[in-house]
Amino acid sequence: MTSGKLTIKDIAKQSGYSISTVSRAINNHPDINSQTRRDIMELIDETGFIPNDSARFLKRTASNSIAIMVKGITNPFFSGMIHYIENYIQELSYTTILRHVASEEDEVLVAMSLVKERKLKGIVFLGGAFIHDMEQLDKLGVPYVFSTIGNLDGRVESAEKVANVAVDDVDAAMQAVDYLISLGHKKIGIISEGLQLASVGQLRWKGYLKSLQKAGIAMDPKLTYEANEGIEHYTVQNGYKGARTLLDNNPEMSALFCISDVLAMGACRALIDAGKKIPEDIAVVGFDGIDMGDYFIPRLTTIKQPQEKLAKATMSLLFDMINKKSGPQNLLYPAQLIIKESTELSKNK
Amino acid sequence: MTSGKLTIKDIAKQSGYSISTVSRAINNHPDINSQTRRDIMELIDETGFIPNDSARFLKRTASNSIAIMVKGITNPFFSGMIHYIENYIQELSYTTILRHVASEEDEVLVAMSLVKERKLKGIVFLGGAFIHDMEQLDKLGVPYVFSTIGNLDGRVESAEKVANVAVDDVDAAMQAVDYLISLGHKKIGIISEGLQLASVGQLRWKGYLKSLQKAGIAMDPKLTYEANEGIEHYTVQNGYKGARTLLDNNPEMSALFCISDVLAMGACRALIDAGKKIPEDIAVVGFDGIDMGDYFIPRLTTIKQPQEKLAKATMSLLFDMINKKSGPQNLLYPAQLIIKESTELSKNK
DNA sequence: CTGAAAGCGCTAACAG
DNA sequence: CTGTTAGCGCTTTCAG
Repeated sequence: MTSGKLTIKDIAKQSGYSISTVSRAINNHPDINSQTRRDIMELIDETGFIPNDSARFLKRTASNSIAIMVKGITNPFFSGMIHYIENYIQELSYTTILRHVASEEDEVLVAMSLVKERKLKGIVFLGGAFIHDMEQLDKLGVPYVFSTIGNLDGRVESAEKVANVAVDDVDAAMQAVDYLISLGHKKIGIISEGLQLASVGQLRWKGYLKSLQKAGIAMDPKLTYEANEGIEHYTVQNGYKGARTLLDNNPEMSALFCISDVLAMGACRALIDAGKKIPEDIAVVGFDGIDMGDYFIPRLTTIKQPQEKLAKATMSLLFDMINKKSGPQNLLYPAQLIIKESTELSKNK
Repeated sequence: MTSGKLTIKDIAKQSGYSISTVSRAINNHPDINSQTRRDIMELIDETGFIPNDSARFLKRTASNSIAIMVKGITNPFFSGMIHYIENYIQELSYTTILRHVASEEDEVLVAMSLVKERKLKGIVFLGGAFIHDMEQLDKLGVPYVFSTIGNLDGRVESAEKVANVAVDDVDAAMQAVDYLISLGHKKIGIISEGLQLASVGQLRWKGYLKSLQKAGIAMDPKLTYEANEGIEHYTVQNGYKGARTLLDNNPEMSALFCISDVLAMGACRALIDAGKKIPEDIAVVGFDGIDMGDYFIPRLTTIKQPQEKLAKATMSLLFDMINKKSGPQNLLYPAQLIIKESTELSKNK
């Protein structure tokens, strides 16, 4: 009934026990009389006392916490990943700390702070920068895994030193474009992002290129749209703008590969607005395999990332590193082409 | 270059200054020689020292932090709200703490813990339970505002004691259904959630009822679908299932009101799959006015919640309460019907 | 099984 | 402008 200024001292005084006994009760310590514990817990419930976490963590030397650092919590693809990752953390009776990293924050710095403050056991990075300062990373002091932010090769001085789990983006994009080519398309546009920097966008664009080359189709720069504005590239708005621009510059474009499903949905809207029929006039392929894509009209053909497998691999690797059973590894998984209505009329109607 | 175990003491020792001077440098205190500060900061940069937040917050007696407690971070409607709210917090040079509340957590308890730990100035609750224990709430000890989780009337013992900002859900739903009726519809289905508990679902369902009554249309229980499974009610999956069920039980249904845009999208997919044309065979109205709705095919007619206005009102009220310029208030804003393709063929094509 | 006492790392008076 | 000192609220030895 008293207000929120209670400390463990007050509970000690009111209960007649010492501070340490109260602490034992709170923390479920074994060496305490069960009646004593019950009495104390009852008083705590009555008074509404809540221990101050700052004090607890300041004193503690270790915890069982894993932090998930998410940059771009809006991205529906991450929602799924978080869900699976949280499950695995819980299964191993660790605690999850989900930390949303604002776009202007540096996820590694935030992680460092959390390591100190919460005595983390490990870290998962979801989204965020593709290139990191190895020196910075070394300072983290606990195992960490980059998850689903692309292959590390060529974007880290020593990829084998950094743990990474992702889909093989180049290969996955190739699958998508190979498929479009197999349907007879030659004028294939792409909506990507940040090509000038190392990013999944760049990797998927590389796949697009390789696929064209393999088929002997010359790459036409006019068929590439790069979403650059704003920090949130993966928006329907950008997809819309991209498709409209590509269409304006390439009236003969017959297929479009978007590096995310959200972009693809925006793109579809633009194509329809321009009077095009999907897939008769233009075929569209997305990337990620988010739930919404399968409810979109038309249902989206996409490259599905195996979320559950990726989440599981991320956590196994992290826990192996925590338990010194493994060093950092760069694990790549295949993605799967899912053919739906946005590329073939007959499919799934 | 040293690992992450540095404390302020190490920096003091290495720099030759005392702990308090280092603290002054870190915290941008005015009474410190600027050269001293520069020297210390340089050393801090070099060594990669990061102060332990637990210790800082433990010691501090106040902060300028506002916490946003979000239950259901997946909900795209909240993303927008968070964005606006963060802006206002920053404008007033307060700090935002965005806390994701897991579905099994109690947001008020989490908030209490945060109040103690971070010495919060105020709290915004986004999503989460519709009914709260007043005693619990009283213990928070700092001003708080419930935002966009519905009108408080009848679901709190004393609504005038609790700060609340929302759209007038009953009225808003009436607008939607009035409009459908004005189009000539009589068999109007509704996809809602949690009717048995106080919730926005219940409020919007009430609006649906009132609108039918006003028009002299008898309510048919078969036309109500209640999404209950799972904790996340606002999913495309639930929308799909709802529409399919309603359609099976009401072949003559000609309009459908969904209490969120996400539900509406799922519903549209089910209707199309059942061979229906939107809006020719069935008109669909959503609720919220999220970005995606305007990119959906067909563009969604919806009840748009004025996010920016709601966010601004939430923050003004909170800051007024913090500055003792106001007591808690229950503020309701009107929502706006936006007519698009999912109800009228000619609109916005 | 319980209590006393020593800090965790930092900030904030209080002196100089 | 700088250093000394006293805790913030809690956990955890170490005794009893």
